[in-house]
Amino acid sequence: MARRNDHSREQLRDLAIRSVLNIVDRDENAKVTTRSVAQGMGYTVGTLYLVFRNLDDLLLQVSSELLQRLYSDMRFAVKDEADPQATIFVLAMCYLALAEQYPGRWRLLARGSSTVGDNDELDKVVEAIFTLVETSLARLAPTRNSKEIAIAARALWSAIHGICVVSTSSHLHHRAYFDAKALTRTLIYTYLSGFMFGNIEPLTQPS
Amino acid sequence: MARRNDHSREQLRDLAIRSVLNIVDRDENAKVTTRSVAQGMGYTVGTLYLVFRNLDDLLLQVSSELLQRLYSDMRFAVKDEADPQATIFVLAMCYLALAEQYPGRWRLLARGSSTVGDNDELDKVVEAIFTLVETSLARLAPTRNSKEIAIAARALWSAIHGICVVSTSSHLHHRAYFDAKALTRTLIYTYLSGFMFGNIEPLTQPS
DNA sequence: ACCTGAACACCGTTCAAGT
DNA sequence: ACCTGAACACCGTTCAAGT
Repeated sequence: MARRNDHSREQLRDLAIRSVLNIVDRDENAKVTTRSVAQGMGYTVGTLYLVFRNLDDLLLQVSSELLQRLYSDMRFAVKDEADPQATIFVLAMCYLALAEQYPGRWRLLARGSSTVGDNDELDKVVEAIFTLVETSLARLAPTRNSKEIAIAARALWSAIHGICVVSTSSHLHHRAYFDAKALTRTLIYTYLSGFMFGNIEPLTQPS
Repeated sequence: MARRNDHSREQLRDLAIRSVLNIVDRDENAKVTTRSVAQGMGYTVGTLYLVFRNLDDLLLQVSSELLQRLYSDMRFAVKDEADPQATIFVLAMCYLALAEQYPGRWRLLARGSSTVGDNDELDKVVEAIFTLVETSLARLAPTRNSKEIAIAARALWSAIHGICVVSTSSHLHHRAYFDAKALTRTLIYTYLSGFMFGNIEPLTQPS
């Protein structure tokens, strides 16, 4: 057999992405394999290479899709009348919820892609998420300039990401008050407290 | 041929670890393979399984070794008379230096081991590093209790780790003031400022 | 007892061959 | 034009066989 034409290229793309999500949802430690993805689609391996450059390209597009959904969740969760501090906390909780409820999907996101550069869809949504954080930070500390806001947003979000990484990965998962939510909570409020009232430079200059 | 007996089990372990470091130092993106490791040792694959349970076990032992060296560097870099803020900054810089100078080794560390639990050597040195941070935090904010100190140390270190992860991985590496050192700097001083003077709880309670 | 290297079951990727 | 499935070069792991 050959030539089925049951699905358009676009439909094949969706089938593949759905198949990947299925695999990691069923078992967060499962290895995503071209053969297993193809089987989940009802096609053979070769077909994947008609739609994607390679496996990394497929996984990158899955990541992009996941981040777009995360961005939607965030937009939905944010209340315009809420104070900026609470808003940033809510944004972080959206991220944590993804890591806790869909650990397999989160590992897909966290996995550093060996390929670099090409995927602008992904870059765009990452930028959009950062803009949400920056908007709240600017409202919180109106006297800070846009460069300080940009740095703070990246530092803070890297930090939240780091908490997810560490708490998801092996070490230090025992002990109630070391869970991701508590760490994120103290991180955000401590950091924001410093951001509002403190000076960004050290009180004592390190050598 | 068989039966060479040139090296003791301990020497084979060292040879294997050295071989792994050689591979990732030569090319940070190189895949560490049982065959390539064995070749670097001057042995064949089978020999690796006399010394290690499997590849993951070997890589875990390499991580443990790297963390022990990092701990030594940190102990050496810390000056007892320095103020706690500067000390924490120095500790973070030791970590950043590893990520920047030996990106391959750092990726080995950051790689979440699929196996869990067994390696206590590794757990012990991680704990020791945290103790260094906790000691400085306790000196910085003597009124905080040990639980608050423990949480702060984990939150802060996860954050620094997150900055390394993000800045090492693809996204957001262009733009001078987004580099890891600047982000770590602002993170630490902002966070510590909040830790000393702020309240750990939100100023406005989030719903 | 120590080490080899062939074997096994997998993997990503390609591509001639079928419809 | 679309899809297959066999082929290729790899991979981690095992183990009978050599010394």
